[in-house]
Amino acid sequence: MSDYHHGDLRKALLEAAHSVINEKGIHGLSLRACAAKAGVSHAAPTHHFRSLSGLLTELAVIAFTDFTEALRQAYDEGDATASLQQRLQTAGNAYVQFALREPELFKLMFSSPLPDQSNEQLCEVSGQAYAELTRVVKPLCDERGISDKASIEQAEILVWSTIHGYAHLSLKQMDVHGVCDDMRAGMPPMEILGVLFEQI
Amino acid sequence: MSDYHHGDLRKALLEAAHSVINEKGIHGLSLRACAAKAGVSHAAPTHHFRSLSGLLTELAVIAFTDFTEALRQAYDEGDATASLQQRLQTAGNAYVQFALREPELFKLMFSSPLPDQSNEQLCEVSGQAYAELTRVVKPLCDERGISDKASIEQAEILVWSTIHGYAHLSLKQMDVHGVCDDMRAGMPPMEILGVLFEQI
DNA sequence: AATCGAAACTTGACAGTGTAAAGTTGGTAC
DNA sequence: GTACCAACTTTACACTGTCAAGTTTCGATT
Repeated sequence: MSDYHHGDLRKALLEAAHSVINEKGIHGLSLRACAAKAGVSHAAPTHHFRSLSGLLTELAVIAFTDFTEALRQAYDEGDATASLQQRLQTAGNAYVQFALREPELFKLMFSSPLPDQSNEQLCEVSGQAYAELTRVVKPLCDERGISDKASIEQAEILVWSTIHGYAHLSLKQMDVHGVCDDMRAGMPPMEILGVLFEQI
Repeated sequence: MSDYHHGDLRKALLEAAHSVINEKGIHGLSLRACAAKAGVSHAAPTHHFRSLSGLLTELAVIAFTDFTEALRQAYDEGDATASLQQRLQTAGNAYVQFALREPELFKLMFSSPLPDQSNEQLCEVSGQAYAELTRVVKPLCDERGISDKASIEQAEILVWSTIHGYAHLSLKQMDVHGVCDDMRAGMPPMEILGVLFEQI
């Protein structure tokens, strides 16, 4: 059997990368380790992705896509009759739970210098993730008669800051003390998120 | 003149590291580059810090110390007659401004895998930074009659999440679009922070 | 004051890394 | 069937962290 023409090496390498960062963290990843895991020569990845940064950029794109889908699903398949506050809380929970379920991907997406932040595709999908969050904010603004663009944007930023900050904090807690069920259960900021709007 | 016994190589290396990460980012740092910048041989840093992680752990400790001091100063030297909401806002601004003034140190402190998170000294100083933030939250809780420990902790987490999330978002905005005066001026979440307490 | 030991730093070495260039293979379109 | 081209390998180089062993210098002890 030929050693050339792997089949779908691109996909295999991305999966290998995902697997490696889950085991050793983003910093423990190397192109050569991915290549070895996929059973190809050490320079094969360079042909598909231009560099390590290229590989991780593409992995981040996939991660953002999954992330956006998780947020979308939580919103669309959630109880549509629930209050807007509760729906916001549900979205926030989905956000944090993704971070806890895929900690390394989450770090890759939001706090790794390796992906190319100016990559067009990456900007696109990270924008979509943000847009998904704002889907929940918009009706809340409507409900409260907030209609000018600047105020809506402030509300979006406020919500994103709180949710993301909490996800980050939960992740750090998990890194230090292992799995952290306390926070998974508690989620205080999520409960308060809806209330937040009462005063904007 | 002797090439041995530099004087205070430890300090010189830490300053070199700080300077290098400001120029090339944390990922662009290497022990050997620090050594070269300090004018010593490539293996000299290993003698003072056990590893790259050791150096960056110590730099993170210094950064957290400065950070805590900046928060403390904003609180203690701020207008003591201002409302508690305003004082909270001031603290939040100090938090974000540190992130914008020292972006690489901030990333080192909060989103780099390189420092040793289990290092005793690092845990100590990062705890102190958190404690500095809670100094502002406590009186707000008192004012609102929140006295049980769990509720106070929830308030702390909420405040930290919002402020830190906003700092993170500002930093990303700056990385992508250069210096971002909009956010430096706007700070919407800071204005809302005090108001938040009205509904806890 | 001479000496001895330890601390500070250098030199040398090794395995591992990203990545560029050139060579090899195998499918595919004509 | 042949020519081409994409997929992959091989080779090579500069760079990295880190260990081990050597050299220098300071400071304390006698």
